[in-house]
Formats: sequence, structure tokens, C-alpha cells
Amino acid sequence: MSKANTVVVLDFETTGLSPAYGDRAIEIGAVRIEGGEITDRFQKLMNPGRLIDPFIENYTGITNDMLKSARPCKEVMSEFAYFIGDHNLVAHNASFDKRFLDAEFKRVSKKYTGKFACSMLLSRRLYQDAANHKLATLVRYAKIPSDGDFHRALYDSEMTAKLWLAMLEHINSHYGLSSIPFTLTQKLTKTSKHHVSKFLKSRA
DNA sequence: TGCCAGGCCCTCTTTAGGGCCTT
Repeated sequence: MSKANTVVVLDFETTGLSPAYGDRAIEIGAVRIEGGEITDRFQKLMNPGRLIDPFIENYTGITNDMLKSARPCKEVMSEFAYFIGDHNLVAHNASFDKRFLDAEFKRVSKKYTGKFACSMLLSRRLYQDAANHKLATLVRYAKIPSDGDFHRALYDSEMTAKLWLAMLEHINSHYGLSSIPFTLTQKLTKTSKHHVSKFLKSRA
């Protein structure tokens, strides 16, 4: 059963930007947040069935040699479907990860019932004076301790989860909202950045 | 990264163009 405040934060490493143009997932990382804490982790490399180009090897640190012995996407995605269950989902620039989750799940006839929220869209509302809204920049901006490798799926999902929790705490400390439903975060990401304060004050 | 995507969002806008994010 899904708990109302439980979310799964996920991140894909892929062969490129577009599953519609044949790109595939090569790594999935995810963490489960329950009661404001990370309580479980998931990380698997996936063999996409073909070689990845040097740019992706350099960008992610994932090499063709590492993928040679990895299990195929379909096996990993079936396992991942069990991990996410019916929980709601969070990702940094969620439209990107949603496209790959949808494409990889379609290949194995898996479905998920959770809804997506986007940490990047939320950060554009809450951290409007950040230099930019890349994950690494926001982690520094929010003063989240960081000593791992960005652009690996599990590390990025952990950093996104900590950023997500920091933003919920920001809402709590600035607007007195200690309990923030997932649906509120979704509504907030659809609110004009000029109306964020008014929106949150009306719900305090 | 790129001849290469897509959604969001701003503005010199809405009969559009371009930057930001993700790999």
C-alpha cells in the first residue's frame, strides 16, 4: 500500500536524449523517501544491446566494458517496477526521466500508477535567485553536503531526494506548512513564479 | 556532442523565437 507521504526519486542514465529516436536506458538509480528520510535504494546498470558512444562514456563514467556484463533492460525494468510500486515519483527535469520510464516500461508491458513531480520546476519557484537550476548547482545552493560523482544514477537520485527534502523544509520554514501533500508540490510547479508566495501563504 | 528531443518559460509574445534542463 502507498503511504501518502512516500515518494520514489529516480534518475536514468541513457544513451542520449530521446527514446523516440532510439535512445535507451543504461542505468537506473532511485531512492524511496518515507517520513522525510531515505529508507531504501535501487541501482542497476542495463545492457542496451548496443555500444554507447564516447560522449556518454565520458559524461557518465559508464563504459561499454561495464555494460557488457550488465543484465538487459527488460530484466532490470521488471525489478524496478516492483521497487516503485504505486508510489508517486520525483525526478530532476522529470519530463526527461518520464519519457524513458514510459518507453522502457512499454517494452516490457509494465505500468505504474504514481504521478510525477519535478524538482527542477519546483526549484525555479523556490530558489529564484540560484545561478541556474542544474542539479549540482542547486545542491551547492541549498548547502547539501556532496562528495560523490554527479551523472551516476544512484548519486543523482540521492542528491535530488535531498534537494527535494530541502525544498519541502524551505516551504515549511518560510510559510509554516509542515505537512505538504504531493499534490501541492504539483500545483506549485504549475504556478507562475511571481505568484508562489501568494499561493503558499493562502495554504498556510 | 549533435545535421539529432521535448517541455517549460521568458519576452523585443500569442500569426514566435530562443534559452534552460535532462543524457
